[in-house]
Amino acid sequence: MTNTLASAYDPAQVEDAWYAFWEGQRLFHAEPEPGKKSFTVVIPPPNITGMLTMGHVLNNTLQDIFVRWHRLLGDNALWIPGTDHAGIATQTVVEKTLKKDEGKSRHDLGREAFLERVWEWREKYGDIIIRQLRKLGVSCDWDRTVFTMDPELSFAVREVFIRLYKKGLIYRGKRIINWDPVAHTALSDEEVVYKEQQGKLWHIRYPVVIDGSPSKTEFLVVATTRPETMLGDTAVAVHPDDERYQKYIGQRVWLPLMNREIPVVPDTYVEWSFGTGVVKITPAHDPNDFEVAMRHDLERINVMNVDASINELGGAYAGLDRYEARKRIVADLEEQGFLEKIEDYTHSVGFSDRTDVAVEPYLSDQWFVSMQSLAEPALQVVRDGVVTFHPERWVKTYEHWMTNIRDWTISRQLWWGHRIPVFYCDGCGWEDALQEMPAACPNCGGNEKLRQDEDVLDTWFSSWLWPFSVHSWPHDTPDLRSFYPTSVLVTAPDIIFFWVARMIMAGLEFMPEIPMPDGTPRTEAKDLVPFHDVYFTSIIRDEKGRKMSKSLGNSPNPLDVIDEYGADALRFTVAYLAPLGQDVLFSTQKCEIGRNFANKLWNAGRFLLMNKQKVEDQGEWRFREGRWQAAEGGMELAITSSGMELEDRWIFSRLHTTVIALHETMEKYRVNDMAKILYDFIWHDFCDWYIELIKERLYSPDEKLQRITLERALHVYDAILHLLHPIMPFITEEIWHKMEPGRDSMSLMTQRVPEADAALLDEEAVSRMTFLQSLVEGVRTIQGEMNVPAGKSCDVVINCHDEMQVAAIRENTHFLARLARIGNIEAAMGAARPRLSASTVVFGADVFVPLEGLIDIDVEKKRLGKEIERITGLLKGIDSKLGNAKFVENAPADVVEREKDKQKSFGRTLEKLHTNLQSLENE
RNA sequence: GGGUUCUUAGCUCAGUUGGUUAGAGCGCUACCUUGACAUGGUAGAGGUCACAGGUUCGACUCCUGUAGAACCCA
Repeated sequence: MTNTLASAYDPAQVEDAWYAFWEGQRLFHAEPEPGKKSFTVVIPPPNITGMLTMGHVLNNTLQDIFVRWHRLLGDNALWIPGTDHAGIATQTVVEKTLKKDEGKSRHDLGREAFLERVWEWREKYGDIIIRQLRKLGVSCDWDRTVFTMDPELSFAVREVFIRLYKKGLIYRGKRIINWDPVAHTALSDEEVVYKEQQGKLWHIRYPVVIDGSPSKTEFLVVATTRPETMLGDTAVAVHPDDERYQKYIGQRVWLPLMNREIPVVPDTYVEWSFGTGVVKITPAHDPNDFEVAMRHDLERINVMNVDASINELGGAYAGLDRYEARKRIVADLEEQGFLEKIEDYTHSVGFSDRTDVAVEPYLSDQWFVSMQSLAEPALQVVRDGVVTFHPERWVKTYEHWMTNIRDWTISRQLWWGHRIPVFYCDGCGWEDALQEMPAACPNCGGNEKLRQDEDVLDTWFSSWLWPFSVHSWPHDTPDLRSFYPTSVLVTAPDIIFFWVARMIMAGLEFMPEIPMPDGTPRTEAKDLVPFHDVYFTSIIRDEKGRKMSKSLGNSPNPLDVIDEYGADALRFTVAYLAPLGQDVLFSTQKCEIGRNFANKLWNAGRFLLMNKQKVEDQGEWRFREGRWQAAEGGMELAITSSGMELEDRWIFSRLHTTVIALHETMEKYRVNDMAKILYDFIWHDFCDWYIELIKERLYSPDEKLQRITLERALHVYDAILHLLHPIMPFITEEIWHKMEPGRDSMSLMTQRVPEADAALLDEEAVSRMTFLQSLVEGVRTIQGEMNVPAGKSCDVVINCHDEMQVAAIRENTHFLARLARIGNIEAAMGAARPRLSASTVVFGADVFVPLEGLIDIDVEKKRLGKEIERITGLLKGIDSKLGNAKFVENAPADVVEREKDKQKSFGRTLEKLHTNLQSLENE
């Protein structure tokens, strides 16, 4: 049996199989386990219309890293997946399909039939993104997959509505809302995106009414970006302190085109420096004007239909689209002499996030949630640190929004979504919020004139309940008791208001009734909030720094990237590139970082495996469960600290330093640090140095030595696989299975991550190794600079600075020779410089490389000169620091001490460099 | 207009409470197919840490201002 790996790692051959293995074994599944620490995450539910984007890749890779890390720690790790019904987006998609395939509108089908179509669509396409996520390797508990419109979650939505309604926190009112004239629905403030637009500022003359008729000569001039709204003007306003217009306050002006008189009112809302200082007031079509109208008790005239065309109150313009009406109105004003001038004007206009049409401020009946009382405790828990934001700066944004909070418009004029559970009896005027339509009116007993509210709820009205609705709240279930609150929420900062803030409010409001796992009441804020940490992800941009968007076509399809580089490579690259809170400039090509790293890891494993195979082929020894076992049993070797070579002590020390650092980074959610620490340890310490260092022993004829050496190397490598598994689950699982037979039914993902062992930290070994590494690098540099041919080795003479150096060199000549192509090494205190040597100084030791015939004296002089210059510069800085009495007095003692040590050491180095240069010049 | 950030090597970025000889990856130059890996190895070049002040014994790090960029809110 030969157990070898291909010379290059091919993710395409293994990833899908491992995912099927994990899923088939239900390794992602978790149940409540009393007494065990649980680590829970709920997925930010992707839209059922969604396709996997780079944003999802980042978000879900991070969640998976956290979840897998905690699973390896032995926690009861649970990640709950699900999808969001996405009201407008889904309805729009299905309407378009209906139009295209059958030429019908939703109204042609009627509400019920249309909803059936949406459900059909969702059955067919709604899980695409859930399937795509699997390609990324995420370890969600798919048995628990939920959907915001599932019966239990819908029940929770209605329950919450009813409770808030009965509490008086939900109310209906006429307000200016953001109206989407294409989707025919209200939008929340958060669904409106503002864009800079090149527009015009039209200056329109409103004649002052003098003695009951419009003046031909005296006008108030208003400046507006939306002349068509003048049809609904019911006043003009000026600033009460604006002297220019004092005398007009209380008078009336004549509204052109509409032949109507309207008052001039004083209001501080008017900015006198802007435009003409006179503002037209259109209460039904502008939120600020609406406020002004409330203050002055003005009439509100709605001149638009739901599609933003002008209605019958718009006089001659009735039936025209808003932009057509604008053209006609401007032309008519011009013709009648009411247009004073037109200026170019850039301003920002709100667009619907869903349909991308300009939003129309529109007066209509909507349902609202009163936010003030919900917001206050939710602000407090963040201020108190019960919920911690990473990075912390988002707290400020959160505070700003929460302290200026406005009521939440929750009704949407759609069919797809949770229908508002308010019922009316048109017979007697009864109205109430209930789970279901009653059989008869509870008030008058009639059943003929009962009806349900036509509107549905904002999709976020289900999302804000997500952390507990996934566990069947309001039902008191073991899952809900155990898995609430979740540990960390990973999300994009742009939904901090939509979602994060509201989930915190919902947790505090609705969770106190659910007991703790042990049955005691849930009272403390930390048990009520939906999560303890919020990790705000970076935004993924393209290499030019632009946001990824469909219209720009600059968003790579993650599935293509996975095909080309492998999911592990993508995951590693994203983790490596994503510092907490900074945007990531991504391009597909950057996945080479992850791919190359995966290949490096693979080949290190390949090397160890080949050597293990060689030992096993030699005879009776078998490597099982991390040890060598003789075929007859009994004999085995074990790693012991005694008899460890320097490089073994060093790599174990480095390993445990790394383990400690990794635990720290994970506690602080510093994922890119985690990736970098692993990358450096694996590539540089383990591959570049350790593997090279042990080759000497592996190739020795001493079989026992081979086994001891391999056992240690395999031990470190095994630790590496565990530590890297959360970021690169596929390749680590693949290699882990290849490393030893008998693991067929086991999985790396359910093993334990190595514990940090401070006893293995070995400062002495590390400092010896550092010295020897510098020595090797110094010799290599000389060889490179002097163009020593690659196949040729050099002798080296080292004038050591102390006995430790002498010993370190003498005990390790074997690997020095190998790593730096050294022939003969002479190391002693006071060793003399051979003629025609190139030299360098390493930790106070002179390193001489005799290069008779090879040395270019000029090059070497220049090299030494440059080094002398560099050290002189450094020394000068230190001298002036230490010469400064204030520094010596004020700086901490250890800092001063360090500077003194450096002064000494640089001084010695400089002296040696000068001597060596001098000798060279005399030759 | 208000708020939050960013500006460190040619490019993309680390640099966590002020004290390191300021780092990495890619790219570049030279050499190397040596029995894990050319998706590799070895070495090298490349930075007045945007600019101007200030605080401090000491500033890439803290403060103020200037310039440029981004995002959020109005």
